[in-house]
Amino acid sequence: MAYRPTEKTEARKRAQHKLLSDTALNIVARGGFNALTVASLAEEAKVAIGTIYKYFKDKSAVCTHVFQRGSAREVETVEQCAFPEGVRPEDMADCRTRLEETIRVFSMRALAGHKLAYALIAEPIDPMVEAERLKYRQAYAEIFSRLVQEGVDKGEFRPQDSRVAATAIVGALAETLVGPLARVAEGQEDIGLEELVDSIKTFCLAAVLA
Amino acid sequence: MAYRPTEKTEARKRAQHKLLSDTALNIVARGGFNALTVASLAEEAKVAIGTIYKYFKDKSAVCTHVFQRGSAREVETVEQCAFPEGVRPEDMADCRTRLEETIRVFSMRALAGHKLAYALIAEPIDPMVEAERLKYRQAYAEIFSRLVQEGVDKGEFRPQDSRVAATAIVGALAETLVGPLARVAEGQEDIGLEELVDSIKTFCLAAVLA
DNA sequence: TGATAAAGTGAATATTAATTCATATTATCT
DNA sequence: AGATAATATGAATTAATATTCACTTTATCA
Repeated sequence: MAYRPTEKTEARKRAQHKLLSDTALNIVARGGFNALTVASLAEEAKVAIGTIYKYFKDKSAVCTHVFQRGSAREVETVEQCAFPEGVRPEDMADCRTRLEETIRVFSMRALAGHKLAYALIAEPIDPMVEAERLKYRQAYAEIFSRLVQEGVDKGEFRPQDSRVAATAIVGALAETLVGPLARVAEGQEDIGLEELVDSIKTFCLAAVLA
Repeated sequence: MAYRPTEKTEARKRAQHKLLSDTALNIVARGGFNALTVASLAEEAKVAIGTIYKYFKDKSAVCTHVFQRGSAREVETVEQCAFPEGVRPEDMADCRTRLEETIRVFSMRALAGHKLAYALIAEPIDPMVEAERLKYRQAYAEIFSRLVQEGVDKGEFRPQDSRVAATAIVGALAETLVGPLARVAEGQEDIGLEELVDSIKTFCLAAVLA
């Protein structure tokens, strides 16, 4: 043999993958998943169409990757908010406070993220990627579920099925945000976002409190 | 001139339109909007592809029509439940009771409607039709909003933005039902539907109550 | 430098589904 | 029956993308 992959080639491979990943994320953030075509990605990344297929099995894989990458940071941030790490147990706020804060952060980030958040939460995409969205929403539900359960155990919240409550919270958040998100995504700045988030917060709080 | 539309031809026209409408609704109820193509509709209705275009402007129009027809009865039923007609004011149940009942009926019908309900509430479809779903959900939100507002005015519910609460309720319902709906739609009968609906009901009630 | 393997290319092809349109059929009226 | 108009037909066309693949370029190593 007379060819072996080396550190340099591996580095380039990683760089190319990152280039495609970044570009794809940009395209989605700018125009939603509709704007992400193999051709548009190739053009914007300045590579040939065929190159895409050296790095991703097919179009679906690109979408899935973008979805995961786009949502990972969101989920992480929200989780950190619900269950702050590096805080001594005695300094940990009560569940009610953390739930409020988590809802606020979720909403505000969604509203600030414009098109990307809309794409992740609500934009219609093809069924193969839809499975990813389900996971995305479930990841959130999982976080809320743990928080609600902790609240129930500590007597802060009424006894309830924390899975259902968590799913309902995610649904309530998504549904109330979709309208405003669509408007914000289209550039018509909207006032009253603070009030909106307050209303949602109050609604969810009341739903789970004792 | 030597041709004039007559009652007979008009009747046939209506019959044909109904045939296409029924067939399209059947296809969606059976396989979701994905299964509804111009070709599949033509085949199942036993007409030529071109015929579809004599009755509908384009594919979108077919989808929109199916969506409206499919949802009309649902919305009507739910509305009747929230605001029963032909009941003397003094016999009208309180808002809390009506809200509970409305949520129960909404959920149960969705769960019983299998694939159609899933298609209307959650199945990803193309953007043109998506606008219709937004209207569909808003129709529900409108009903809940009126009911919540009435409850607030009567002091049964806490003071709140009834639009936000209503939207949140619709979101909570849709989100909690999608999972079970998908499972029911695939034939894996699910137990615990009653409990699920009870949990959702309790959640929403707690959220709006004083 | 020549052999080997991987990465890159993009025109050609495949896919999927909507839409059109020249033609045929059917209904109506005198 | 003949004239007229609406309705029906479905093969052919269009459209929008995804996917392939024969070929070129680049990198590695003996």
